[in-house]
Amino acid sequence: MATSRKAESIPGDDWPAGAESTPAARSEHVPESTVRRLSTYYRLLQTLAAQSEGEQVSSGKIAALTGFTAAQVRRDLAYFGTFGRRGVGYENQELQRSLATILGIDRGWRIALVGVGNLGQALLSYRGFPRQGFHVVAAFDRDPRKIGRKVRRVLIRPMSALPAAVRSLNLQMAVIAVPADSAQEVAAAVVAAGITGILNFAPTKLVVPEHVHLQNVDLSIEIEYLSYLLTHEAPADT
Amino acid sequence: MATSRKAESIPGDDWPAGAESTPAARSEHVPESTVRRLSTYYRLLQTLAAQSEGEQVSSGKIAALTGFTAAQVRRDLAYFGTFGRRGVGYENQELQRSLATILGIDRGWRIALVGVGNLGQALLSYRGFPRQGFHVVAAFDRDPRKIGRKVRRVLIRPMSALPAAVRSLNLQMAVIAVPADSAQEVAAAVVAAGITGILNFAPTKLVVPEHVHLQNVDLSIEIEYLSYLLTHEAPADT
DNA sequence: GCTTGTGAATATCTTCACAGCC
DNA sequence: GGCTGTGAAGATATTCACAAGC
Repeated sequence: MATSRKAESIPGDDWPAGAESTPAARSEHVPESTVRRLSTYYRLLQTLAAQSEGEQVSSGKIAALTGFTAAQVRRDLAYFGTFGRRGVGYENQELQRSLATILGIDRGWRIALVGVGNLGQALLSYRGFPRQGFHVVAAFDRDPRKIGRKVRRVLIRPMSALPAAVRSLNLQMAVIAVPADSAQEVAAAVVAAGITGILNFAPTKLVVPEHVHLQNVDLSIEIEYLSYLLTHEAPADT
Repeated sequence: MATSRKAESIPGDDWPAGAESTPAARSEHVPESTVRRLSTYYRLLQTLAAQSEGEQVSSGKIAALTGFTAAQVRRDLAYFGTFGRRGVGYENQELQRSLATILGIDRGWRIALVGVGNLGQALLSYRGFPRQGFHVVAAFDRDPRKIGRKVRRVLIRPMSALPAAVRSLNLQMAVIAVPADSAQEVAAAVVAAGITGILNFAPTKLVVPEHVHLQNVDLSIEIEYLSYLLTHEAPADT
């Protein structure tokens, strides 16, 4: 079921000998929740650096400020290598660089937005994306009235322009923000154009080939989970 | 950390005798992932019903259409009771009602939106919310130029109007869509006004009292996870 | 014959606790 | 003395596999 994987660990082949200082690899499977926490650590380090507090940080400090535990912080990092000095902690800039490499945000990603409705426009304007190296450089919509307009300096193109744009603009990811009924069709087009990473905001299950990475953000699920918490877990807890 | 809970299961006290047909309770702890999948099942049932296919559904069918497994579907439901008939399956409308009760969306939730920027406006217009019973009935912003305007029939009010509005409009949840720097302050105001459920879109860790339920949607984390997948898990897999 | 509901087995993730190093 | 990195233990979640029931 989609999440087949096989770990495939030939004993003793887990890690190229001597490569222990290269962050961002290590073949063992890394839990999704670990990767998401790494994003949180990364942003915290950015914030601390901006306040020029915390040139030196400890797992305990990261834990206190993010709401996780110190053991968890260390375990999460351990999947990728060894980044700190015992008795001392981690050097902020250095750990930031390592995390950026691990997360793959040490380059800049070039992104296509498909669907320039309310949500699409908000995503085009979202400051958090460029701040972390995600650049929406092209937008697509099927509404002829929107074609040719610009939103936030980004030209809105017809869907037919997608394949050529993927090549000429070197687009690497797509953000899908169209209604649920057209999302599968859009996904197919995006995949056909050669894109292998999709962030989908449409509330529907998309079917994509195995080699395409798909991440869903479903606002209804989020708010329904909150509804569940309020309904059950009485008045307490996260 | 924050997720302290203690299960507190007095043996033999797990479930009030004879209440086995009441959906939506059962005291055992339910995994977050289970609840999120229930939302997905629920929406699938709605879709099938609208197509007037699937008056009768099986765990296998739900699994095939959502991408989970049949065993998982049955296990997820089992946390809350017993909803199907052996050899037959589940009756769509009946299961839908049960899921709605479990998720707490069989009522209508009245919601405050705080922060009417790009994202806030998109959320005000998001069709998926009212479709599932989530009604944004009041909006708040600190920008005086926005006060008094209406977006999608919803009046934008000053932050100072929040406490009174919570009472007079019976607001039960807040959606926070303000910049990271003001999010904590807004959260405090929202909590002070008596709201106990928060859906937070600001990319920062909010500290709230134990009795307040907080759910975060962090777009940067989502796209960074996609970046991670593209960078590592080579060309394959979910 | 087909599908649910569920103990038991497995796999996965988190926490503990401490040796190793600064 | 303090903090990391990590085996081992513990807790949680998923999957298997089958008895029970239509």
